Amino acid sequence: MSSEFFKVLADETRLRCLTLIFDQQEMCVCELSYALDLPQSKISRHLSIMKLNQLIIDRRQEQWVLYSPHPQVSPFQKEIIHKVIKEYINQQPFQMDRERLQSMPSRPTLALRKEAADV
Amino acid sequence: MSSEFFKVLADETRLRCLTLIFDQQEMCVCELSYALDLPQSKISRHLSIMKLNQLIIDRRQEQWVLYSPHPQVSPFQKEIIHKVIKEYINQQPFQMDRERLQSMPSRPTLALRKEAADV
DNA sequence: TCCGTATATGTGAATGTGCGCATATTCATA
DNA sequence: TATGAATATGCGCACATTCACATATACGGA
Repeated sequence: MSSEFFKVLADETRLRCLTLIFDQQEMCVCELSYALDLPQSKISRHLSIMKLNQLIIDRRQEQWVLYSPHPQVSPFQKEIIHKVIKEYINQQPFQMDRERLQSMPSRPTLALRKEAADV
Repeated sequence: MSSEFFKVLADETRLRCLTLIFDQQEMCVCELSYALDLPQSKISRHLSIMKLNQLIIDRRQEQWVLYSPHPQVSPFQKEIIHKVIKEYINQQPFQMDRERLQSMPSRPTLALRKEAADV
């Protein structure tokens, strides 16, 4: 049904996660939980919904599960999501999410990227 | 809250109404009810939600209430809505809605436009 | 003023959604 | 193989949403 996509966007927690994932390319659950300052189980459930709707994909690396934009998201959906990010990224609560993320000590995804680069 | 706009779009009946209203410029409730083949009370309630969220405005003319795009809808929202229409207008169920509308005998908005033109 | 058409809204039932909490699972490491 | 960190999920509750049906309201015309 044509409104399914908008149902996924119709939740603030999902919008905040989606914005960070598309902005940062890849995020693990604990980073999202830290950045949004919300319980892990809540983040995990919302990620699961976006994964079911094929907006994001996940991959496991060591003890983390990393979420990133789904490579086959439709052009229509991609355009909408990019518009959303452009519109919201400098507004609350999204700006605060990014600031908390910046201040997170030893971010797993950054460490993993460094590991990969060092090989 | 930033997800409110998408909550409004997260319903197929509202998407179908919105698409016709933005495509046709102005639609009365009975035309939408005819085009979507849905009960009048259902249409009326969904229009009320979109009116509350300032996506559309209404005006009464004789016994009809005419709905049209809200003139002050934000550029962000307008862009999203136009993308939606462009994406969905030739798909089901939107295409069928337009066909039923074309076949509706004595459409009130067309008669009212003709009246206005004849003055 | 009565009637028919168009529209809005009260109401209760059914369904859907989001949540916290506890627990299960997976992985790396000691 | 025991432990701890990261993640997913079962469960029950509270609340929101959608719907059909009935009824109220507004308007034009006889």
